[in-house]
Amino acid sequence: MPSRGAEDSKPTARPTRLSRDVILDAAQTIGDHEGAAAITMRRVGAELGVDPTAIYRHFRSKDELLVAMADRLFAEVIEREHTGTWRERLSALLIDGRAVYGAHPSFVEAMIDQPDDTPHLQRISERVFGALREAGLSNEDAALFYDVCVRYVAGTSLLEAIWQRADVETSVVATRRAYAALPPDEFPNCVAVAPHLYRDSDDVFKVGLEMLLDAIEARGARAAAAKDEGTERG
Amino acid sequence: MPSRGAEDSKPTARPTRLSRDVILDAAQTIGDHEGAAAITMRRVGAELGVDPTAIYRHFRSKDELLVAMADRLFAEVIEREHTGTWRERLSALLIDGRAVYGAHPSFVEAMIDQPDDTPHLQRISERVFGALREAGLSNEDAALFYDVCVRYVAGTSLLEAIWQRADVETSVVATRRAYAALPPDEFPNCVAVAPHLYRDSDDVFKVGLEMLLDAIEARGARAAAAKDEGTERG
DNA sequence: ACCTGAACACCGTTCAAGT
DNA sequence: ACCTGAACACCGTTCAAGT
Repeated sequence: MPSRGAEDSKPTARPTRLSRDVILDAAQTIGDHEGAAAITMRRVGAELGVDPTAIYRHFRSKDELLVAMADRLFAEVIEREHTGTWRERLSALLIDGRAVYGAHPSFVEAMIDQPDDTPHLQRISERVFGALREAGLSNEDAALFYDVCVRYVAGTSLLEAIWQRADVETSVVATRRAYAALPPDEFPNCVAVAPHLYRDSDDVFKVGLEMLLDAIEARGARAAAAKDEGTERG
Repeated sequence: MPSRGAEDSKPTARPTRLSRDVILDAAQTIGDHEGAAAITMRRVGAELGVDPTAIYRHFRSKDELLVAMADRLFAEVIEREHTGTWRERLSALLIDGRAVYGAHPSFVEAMIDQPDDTPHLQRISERVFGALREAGLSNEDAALFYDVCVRYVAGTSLLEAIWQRADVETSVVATRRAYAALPPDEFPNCVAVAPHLYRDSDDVFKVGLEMLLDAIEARGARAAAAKDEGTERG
């Protein structure tokens, strides 16, 4: 049944005219619903009722398509307001960053492959740098801790995206059980800790996040103290 | 020229008899020399002078092959001695872990896909748990901070493996320049911080590592203090 | 017992040809 | 100007057949 009736009422009506945005929409629905592996040029073409190779008229390659996808997703972080103290703002930015990665795990790798100079990432970076400098960090330290923040959020998200591909639920239980069943003379620590393993991902993320924020706060306080001392002496 | 002379002296002499280890050796050389994308069943077969499908006699799938590869690489961490205070041991374990990931970036993803109950990973975990408990953490906290450590090392390594695929050198310089060239009224913080961006990866890793170790030490000290207080009261 | 070879159902991408 | 269709050079994997 090649005809779908009502939708074909106008003669030779294309369902949608092809464009970068239309293609990105299609790729996003496929990725979010069927996972990263399902995003193929052929599948995107099928989704749009179009020959797969027609996409090459709008994107030079699949890679370019994914890069464009990634930047579009970063826009979601920018849209949120980030107000309050530097610590509140930075915390919210990192949590929101992880949330965007987490909401679109199929595209995490593409987002990380991104060079950092894409438009929306620049605006995110600007806010992060602002918070770090307000915390009292020197420009050099701000750059350093920016790197630490990026690694923390992106690294965690990448891991979680990969783990999500495997069925986490069953493997967590299995591992916990396996560790509990190890020979206690050779693996005393594994046996002791086994029942507490693999708590909720959000909890673990927040522990690491607070650790990071504390370290930044301490570094800022130290810098302020050093400056005071310098002033007193001078 | 299909004959290679001396090596073919015996009639119908196979270069090597196929086995799991021989196949893993081949996969490792290919991965380490030509990158993750080069590891295909066809390429591994060619490396061994064998039909690609012969590998399926020893591994059920490519995935099973990669999982076996990963466990073999984790053995490298176990082989190193880890002595000294808990802090020295934990630090060395995490640094060595990152080093193994870093030495074989083609297999990082396979290593992370691993369930944690593979033989060599269990022995690594045992050592990590031991250090954390010696630091004074409760079993519950030991499990929590074990998770944080895993995320930090694995996440960082995964990121670095991906970044390595792109040519880092040029993109770092490009990004630094791009940030410096942004309109200063809209991106004051980016412009200020630009020259300090993207310092050496090892430095950033160590800053995060010390942060993590400090947090564990503080948590251990707090737990000890709480226990003392309890003893005094009781 | 172990390996081969043809085959299947996929990929990304190119390019001449259609409308 | 934009899309199609055939084609190319790849994948992982299966299975009957060879030795």
